[in-house]
Parts: sequence; C-alpha cells; structure tokens
Amino acid sequence: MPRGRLTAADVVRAGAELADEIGYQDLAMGALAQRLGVRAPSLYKHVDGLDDLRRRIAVLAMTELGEVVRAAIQGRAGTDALASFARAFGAYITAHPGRYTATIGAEVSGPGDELYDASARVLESMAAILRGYGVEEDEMVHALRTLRCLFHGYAALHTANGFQWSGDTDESFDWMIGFVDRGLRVRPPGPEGVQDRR
Amino acid sequence: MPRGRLTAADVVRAGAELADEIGYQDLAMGALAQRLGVRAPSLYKHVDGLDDLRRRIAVLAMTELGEVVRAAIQGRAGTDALASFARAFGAYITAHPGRYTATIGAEVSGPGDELYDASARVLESMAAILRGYGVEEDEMVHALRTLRCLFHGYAALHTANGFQWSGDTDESFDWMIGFVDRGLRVRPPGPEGVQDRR
DNA sequence: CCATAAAGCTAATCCGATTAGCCGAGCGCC
DNA sequence: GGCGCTCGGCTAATCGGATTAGCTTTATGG
Repeated sequence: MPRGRLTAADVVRAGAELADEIGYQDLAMGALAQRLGVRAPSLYKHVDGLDDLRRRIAVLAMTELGEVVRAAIQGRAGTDALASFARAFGAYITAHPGRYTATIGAEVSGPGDELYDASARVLESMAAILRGYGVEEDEMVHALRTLRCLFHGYAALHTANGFQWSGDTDESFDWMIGFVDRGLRVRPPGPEGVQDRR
Repeated sequence: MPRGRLTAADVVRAGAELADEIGYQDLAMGALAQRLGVRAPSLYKHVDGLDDLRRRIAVLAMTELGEVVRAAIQGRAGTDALASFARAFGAYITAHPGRYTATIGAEVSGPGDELYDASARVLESMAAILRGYGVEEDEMVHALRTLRCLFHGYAALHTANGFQWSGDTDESFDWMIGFVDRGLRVRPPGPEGVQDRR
C-alpha cells in the first residue's frame, strides 16, 4: 500500500555507505538527507532519529559480517576455517570501516535484540571453528570470548588507525591468526595441568 | 602570574570523573562546568573545546594506565608478569570505563603526539612481558599487536557491555590470559615450521 | 597603589537534531 | 471516474549544546 520513493532500508543502506565514506563520526542527518536527495526532516518518516539510524547501521553491519564469515568457513575446518574467517573478517572491516565502527559503541541488550542476534550469528561461526578444533564445551565460552576480543580489538584499532598499522598490518594479522591456531591445536589432547588459577 | 581557581588539569580530571560516572557519551561541556561550579564558556579558558577535552581525557587515561601496568609488572616476569599486568589492566578499565572509552575512538597520529607516546608506554610494558617470554625481536611487533588487540578488544567489549559478560567475565579473562601464556611458552624453543603463510 | 593578564561571566550566535503541521499524490473502493 | 485516506515529503519553527564576543573582576608583581 505504500507509494513512494525511500524505504527505511534505503536510508540505512545509504547511511552505512556515507559512514564508510566520510567516517562514522561525521555521519549526520543533514548529509544523509542530501545524499538521498531529500530534506533532513523527511528521514524521520523512516528512522527514529540519529541514534536509531546508528543502531540500524550497526545491525546491518553485523548482519553482513555474519553472512560474509559464514560463507567464508563453508566446507572448511581447523586452520583452514580460521584463516578463511580471518581473511573475510579483515576484508569486511577494511571495506566498511564506518559500518563496523557503528557496532563498536552500540549497546547490546539481550536475546531478541536485533543487534544481539546478529552478533550471535557471527559468534556461531566462531563457535563452529572452535568446535572444529575440538574445543570442549566447558571451554567454549571462554575460547569464544577470547576470539571475539582478538577480532574486535583488531577491528577497533584498525578502523581507528590505532597505531599506524600501515603496510605490515596484514603480516601481524596473519601472525596473530597463526598464534591462535597453534594455541588451539596444542591443547585438545586433554586438560593437563598447565597451571590455571586466578 | 596566573591567579585563579581552575587549571586545565582540574578540568580534564573532572571531565574524566564525569565520564566515568555518567558515561562517555553524555560527557558535555555544560554538565562538566556545573560540576566545577562554573559556567560552560569559562571552560574554554582551559581546554580548546569538547574535542580537545575528550582527547586530553584519553591522554590522561592512557597515561594512568601506563603507570598502573608498569607498577604491576615491576619485579615480575613470565606468567607472573602477564597475569599481574592483566589484573591491573582489567581493574583499571572496570574502575574507569569512561576514561578508557575516550581512548577507543581517539585518533592517534605519530611520535610526539601525547596520546601516541602514552600508548607507547603501555606497549613498552607489554613488550617487557614478551621479552620475558623470550619472544624474538622479529616477532615482537606481531606479538605486541596481538596482545594489544586482545586487551583492547576486551576493554572495548567490556566497557560497552558488549555481550552480558556479567558474572563470569573474570573467568573468561583468566582463561584468555592462560591461553596467551601457554601460547607464548610453547614457541620460544624455535621457529619450527608450523605453517604460516598468507 | 596601579597596570595587567588571567579567569569568569553574560549575551549572542551557530548548527544540527528534532518537532509541528501543511500539502500533493497514488490507491482502494464505491 | 471520482472520493477520501494514508503516506512521504516539505517548510517553518523549536530546542539544545557548543562555541564566540566582549565585558568585568581580581590578584599579582612591580
């Protein structure tokens, strides 16, 4: 029954593109409206203000990221899956720094929340990788969080240019992945007492 | 030659406290002025606007963090140093979420930049730890960045409440540290070819 | 004591987000 | 084949916070 031109999805997509181009910090209703050939107030017919727009961009980003990494690990396992995941992840944040930045500060409530669910899908891919390494269920949560910290930290530092990771960044990224790979492949044998208290 | 009451340091300190209390997002000139018993425009005599204030808070945070972790690893080495560092780091970001958030988005240029230098001091502590593990110089950069990603990611997710890490967060944190510790203690023997290309 | 520069203040400006309320266009239905 | 309804856009206005301009006060140091 609608009629017109823009849809909420259009606005969010354009917002994401704009954020990627000019930087998340400078994302503004006015600029977005202009890009869409519309006046700022009109956007409020589609999104519920700037905060809502930001959150929707975060959801979009996390959703896209989830799809990308899911595809990347398809049919792979172990080292192969991890490397492929990492490559896909790195490529995404490099191609879409604005989008990813949107996810960094976003508040996440709990199940049912779109952003939570989208994040959960990404985590599910990570979990699949870890299962492939034979990580026990009781360690899964911890290993998952460790991976998350690593990738999120990388993304955050990378998108914020957080330490002229220019040039040899990729090399460090690969080293990092190699480090995790080794760590995960060493332990499966069994929970032998490698000291671990506090 | 000066005269009065406030100093730039006072303003920054109060801003940091305010950010810790009400959240970095809500840090505003007006609110800060009020807390200092002064009108908003007066703050401009001490800091060069909101962006400058934010950056100074980031510098303060990174500086404090540097001191805290340096103290934590004093006289320790290996696993002990890593654990102590981690504990100090975790305690700092928990006690000062606003401050740390300020560092997350801040732009870092290069040597000479206060924030860069403060970050470098934190990294130096990390490097000291890694040296204690016998990490080779040619891997140092990569190992350093890996640690940085891990801790930064942890901090970012933690301060943003990025996945109800309520309760058992500490346990995961310890697991993460244990994982790194194992990884670092395994390799020193020599760069045997554990696959590492691309 | 007086000249001065720093530190505050008030009033004013700017800008971007947001709200209020009006308007034209397609569409379902009679 | 026209009528009213709803949607999407628009203009004008409001709001709020940051920032600027320019005045005032005060302590200090000569």
